[in-house]
Amino acid sequence: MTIHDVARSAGVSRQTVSRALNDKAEIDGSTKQRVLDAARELGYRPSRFARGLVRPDTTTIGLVVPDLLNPFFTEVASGALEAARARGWHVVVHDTADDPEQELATLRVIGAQVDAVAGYFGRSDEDLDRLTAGIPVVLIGREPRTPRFSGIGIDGEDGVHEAVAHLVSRGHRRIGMLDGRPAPSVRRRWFLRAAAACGVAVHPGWITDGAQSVDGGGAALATLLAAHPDVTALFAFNDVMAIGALREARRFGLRVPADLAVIGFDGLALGTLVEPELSSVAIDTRALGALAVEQAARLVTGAEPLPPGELTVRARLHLRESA
Amino acid sequence: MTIHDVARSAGVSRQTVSRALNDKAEIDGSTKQRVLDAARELGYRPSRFARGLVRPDTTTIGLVVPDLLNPFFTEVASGALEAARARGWHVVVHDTADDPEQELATLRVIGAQVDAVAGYFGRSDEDLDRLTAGIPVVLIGREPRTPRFSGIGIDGEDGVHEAVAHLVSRGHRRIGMLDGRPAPSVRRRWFLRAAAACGVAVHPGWITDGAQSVDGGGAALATLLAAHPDVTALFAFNDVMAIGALREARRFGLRVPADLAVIGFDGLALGTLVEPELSSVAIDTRALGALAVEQAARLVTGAEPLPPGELTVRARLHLRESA
DNA sequence: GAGCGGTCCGTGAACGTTCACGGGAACGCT
DNA sequence: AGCGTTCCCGTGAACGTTCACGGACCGCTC
Repeated sequence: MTIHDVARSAGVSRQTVSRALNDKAEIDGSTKQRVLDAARELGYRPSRFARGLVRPDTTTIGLVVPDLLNPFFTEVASGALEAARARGWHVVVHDTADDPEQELATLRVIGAQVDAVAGYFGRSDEDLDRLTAGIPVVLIGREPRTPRFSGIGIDGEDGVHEAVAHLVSRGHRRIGMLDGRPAPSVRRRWFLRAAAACGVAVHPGWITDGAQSVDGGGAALATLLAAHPDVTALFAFNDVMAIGALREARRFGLRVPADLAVIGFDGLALGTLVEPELSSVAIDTRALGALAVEQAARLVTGAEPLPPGELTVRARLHLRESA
Repeated sequence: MTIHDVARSAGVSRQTVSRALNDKAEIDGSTKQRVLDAARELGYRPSRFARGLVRPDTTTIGLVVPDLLNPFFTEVASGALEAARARGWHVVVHDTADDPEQELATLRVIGAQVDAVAGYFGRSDEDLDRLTAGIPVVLIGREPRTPRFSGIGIDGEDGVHEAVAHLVSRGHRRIGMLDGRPAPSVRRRWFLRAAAACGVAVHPGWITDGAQSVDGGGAALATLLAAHPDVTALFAFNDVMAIGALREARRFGLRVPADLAVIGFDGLALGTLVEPELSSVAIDTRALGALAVEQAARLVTGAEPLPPGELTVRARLHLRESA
C-alpha cells in the first residue's frame, strides 16, 4: 500500500498525492478531494521510514529506567515526557526490570532506534559506551566518567546536613541510617559527614543496608532494631525505603515520630499519602527527568550544552510529620 | 555521515560495510576489522529510517495516558511495557496531562509515527477515528463504538457486588459512595445494583462525586460527611480517591474501619502502603496494559484478534484492613 | 496571434540502506 | 590444462517518500 497505489487509483501522479496529503499548494480542490478519498478508501498511510529518510524532522529519544513502578522513576519519567512534549519529541520508554541483562539487551536495540538516550543505568560507562556508539547519552543520578557522556547529578550534601541538623536540634543523639544497596552509597557518606559536622557520633551498627524497595526498607529496619533498639531517629536512603520503615515501625509498636523520627530522601509525592506524612530530603524529581531531556536535546541539535552548574539538582529538607 | 563515507574511508564498497556492521558472512576478518575501525573513527551510525525502509522489522506502538503520575496509569503502562518488551516492540509513551487539546495534538503527531496506538482516551470515537486513520486502535477501560476499534474492558459488576455484600455482612446499612467525575459512572451503577441485590437502600445524598484524585476524594468525603455524618461505610470510585478519603477521615477524627469502613477500586499496590491498608475491588492493572499491547500486536500483524471473552479484566474483592 | 503570467500537474533525482546477483581470484582435483 | 568450489567483494536495483524542475493548458493583453 504505497503512494503509488493511491496515485494510480486516483488517476494522478505520486507528487499530486503527496501534495494532497500534506496540503500543499499547486493542486486543484477537486483533485485533492479525489486523492484524499482514494487514500481513505485504500486505507493508505505514508511510511514513516520513507518520510523520515527524506525529511528527518522527528527526533526520538530513549528513556531507560530500572522499574517504572518505583515512584521515583515514575516521577522522573513524567518530567522527561513533559519536557519532550514541549519540544515535540518522542520518547520510547524501556523498563529493564532491574536486570543487567535486560539493560544490555535494551541498549542494544534502542541504540539503533533513537537519536539520544537518557536513563538510570546500572552498567559501567564502558559497557554503555560500547552499545550506544555515536549517540548522546545522558546519565541520570550519576556522574559520567567517559567524556562522551553527560550526566544529571544529585547534590544532597546540604539537604542531608539540614536533615541531620534538624534531628539533632530535636534532641536526637542516636541516629541510624537505612542505606540502599549497592552499599555503601554516596548518601551514606553525606550522612556521616553531616553527623560529624553536627557533633554526633554514629555507631557503625546503626547503619544497615537493604534493597531499594518498601520491603527492603522494612527488613533493614527490622534488623537494625533487633540489634540496636535504642536508636531514636532514622535517615533512609530514599522515600520508598523510608515508607517500608514506617510500616515496619508500626508493626514494632513504635510511634512515629514520638518513638522514632524518620526522614527519607527524594521527596516523592507518595510521602504525603502515608501516615504520618514523610519528612524527606527532597529533590525535584521531575526536573531531573526534564533536565536529562533538555541536555539530550542540546547534544543532539549540537547546541551549547547546559553549563555544569545546571546539571545537578540540589536537595532541600522538606519537613512533614514523621520528624 | 553515510555508509558511503565509511566505504570510501575503508577503501571498500557499501555492501562490504553493510556486511561488517551486521556481521554477515562473505567477508574477510581483516577487512571487517578495518571497516569497523573506520566506522568508529568517523562516528558513523546507520540511519534508522533507511534501514527501516528496506527491512521493516521494528514495530512501534504508541501508548497514550492522561497522567503517568496517577498510579493506576503507571501500572497499566508498566504492564504494557513488559508485554511490548516480550515482543521486542518499542513503546512511545505520551502523557496528555488530562487535557483534551493535548490529547488531540498527541494523536495528530503520534498517528504518523507508530504502527498502532493504545491508550485511555477522553475524546469521542469519532475524533479518534479521524486522527488515527489506518492504524489499529485499542481503547483501555472503555468499550469501542466504532467497529474499527478494539477495547479492553473492565468488568467490576461481580467485584462490586462482593464488596457491598461484605459490608452488609458486617452490619453496615448506610453505605455511601464517592463517585468519580464524569459522574455518574458505570461503577455507580454497579454499586447501586449491588446494593439493591443485597437489600440495602441507598439514599441519593450518600453519593457524592469528585475529581479522580487524592484531593478530589478527600473533598468529596468532606461534603458527604457534612451532609450525612451517619454513613458507616464507603465505596470509592477508585483507590486514589479512597486514599484521599482515608486521609480526610483521619482529619475528621474517624477511625477506619471502626467508624468508617472504606473500599476502593483498582487494587493498586499503593493501597498496601497506606494505614490502614486499603481494601479494594481489585483488577489486574498490569494485565490491562499487557492485553492492550497483545491485542494491538494481533491487529498489526493481522493475526486472529483476541476473542471478546479475553478482552475484559474481571474485578475481585481484595480485603485488607480498611473494611 | 504572439507573448506572458498563472495554475495545475508530472518526471527525474535524491535520501541511506539492504537484497539479489554476478564476477574475479585462489585452490584443489582429475 | 581444464573444471568445479570456495571465498571475497562490488554493482544494479529496490524500499517509499519528498524536492527541484519542467511543461501543458488556459486566459488575458497588446
